[in-house]
Amino acid sequence: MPKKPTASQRKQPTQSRSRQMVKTIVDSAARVLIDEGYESFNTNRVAEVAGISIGSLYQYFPNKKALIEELSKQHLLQIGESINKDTIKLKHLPLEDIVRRLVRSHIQLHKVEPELHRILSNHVPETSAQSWKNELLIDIREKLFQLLSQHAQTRHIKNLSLALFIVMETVEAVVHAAVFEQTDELINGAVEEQLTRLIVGYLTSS
Amino acid sequence: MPKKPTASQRKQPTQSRSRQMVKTIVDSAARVLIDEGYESFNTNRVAEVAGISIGSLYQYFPNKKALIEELSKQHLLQIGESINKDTIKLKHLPLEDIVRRLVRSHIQLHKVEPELHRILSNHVPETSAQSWKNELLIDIREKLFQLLSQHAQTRHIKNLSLALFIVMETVEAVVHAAVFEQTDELINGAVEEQLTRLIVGYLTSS
DNA sequence: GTATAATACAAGTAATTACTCGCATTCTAT
DNA sequence: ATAGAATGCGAGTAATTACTTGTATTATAC
Repeated sequence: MPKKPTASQRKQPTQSRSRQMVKTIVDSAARVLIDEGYESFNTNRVAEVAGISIGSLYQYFPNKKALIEELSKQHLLQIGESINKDTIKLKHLPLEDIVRRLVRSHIQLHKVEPELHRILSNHVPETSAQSWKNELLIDIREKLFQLLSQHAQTRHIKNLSLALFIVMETVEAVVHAAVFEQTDELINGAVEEQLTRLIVGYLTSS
Repeated sequence: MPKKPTASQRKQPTQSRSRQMVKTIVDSAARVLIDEGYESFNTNRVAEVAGISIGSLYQYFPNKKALIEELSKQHLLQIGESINKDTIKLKHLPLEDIVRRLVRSHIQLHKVEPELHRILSNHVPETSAQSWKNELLIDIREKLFQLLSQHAQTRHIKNLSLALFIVMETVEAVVHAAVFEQTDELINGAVEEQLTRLIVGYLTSS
């Protein structure tokens, strides 16, 4: 629509005033996405909802894309965190317990603001299927690899990387779909149950 | 951007001239999506690529959304068709053969213009997670239900609908991801192999 | 051949929106 | 207290773009 975006980075907030502002902006961005959808998401609206000036927004985010990316990044980091916590607790338990817990955590994470996660997973890749997102994903895959590879039951798997690729895509897709459809099965735990069975079966069979 | 779209339907093409034009428009829409991405997709550009007037486009499509929906519809119908064909050939074969064939067909379908399918699956729901898309999906689920439910090995499954929901989401996601990443595993059939194993294991276990 | 309907055209419009820039305010350090 | 840096403001701009409308062309019916 307008002038080309300046590819450059923006100022880092150093005073607490501005750090607060960045938080407000990001939160409002999420709110706008959730309440008004991706199509109506625009920087002017975000500034308005945040109760700040559009100029201030552009002081910290070089363009619209950067806002969305920040949200996506936060979500991926959150997932990584969750896996870390689970890893500590579960390292020595049977495979089934590990998988069930990972699945449950992932569902839990997506139960808050499911709409946001759906929008993010649909609309972020468009732009930078590149570096940082891939790095975070690889990091997550790495964590899972560590956690699973030391389990005797997975020793027989020729290509654990491929298996992990499939498992990750599967969990992500099913959880997104289930959370989005708000099915009863989600509430009563059937999805958790079935997903766990699906994955454990896959990881332990010939 | 401009005036609000007229929600009404547009003219049905009756002369062969105009039927050809509609085809050209739809094809060009796909081309623009593939070559220039969703963000740059706009009706003026589609008309230009199609070599026709923007006015003509709006004679047959009430708005931009309708163009995308038409493409999405065609894709879902294609999947339905593919399942129908497979059903005829496979009805009486063992479960594993059925699943493998369905998976293979689905991969095959997505190997042509993978980018298009990725964009469609990401950007269509935004608008009408409603009626027609759901109907087509339900129709597909129905076909699969018929095909699988008569197999002795699936008799023990308490909730075949839930199982199908999970299986469909899984296949869709893994195939999209694999096709998009253009992995070697796709080419040498490893993805087909693993997906089949995953699903057959799930459908035949406890 | 002519009237009528169907089809095609494309210049133009109104609205939206990403982003800038010059100025105002508030903080920090000395 | 004051300079200078950091932060904040928001009217304005340039570009994009979905869609309309009046007119021109082509097909069909009689």
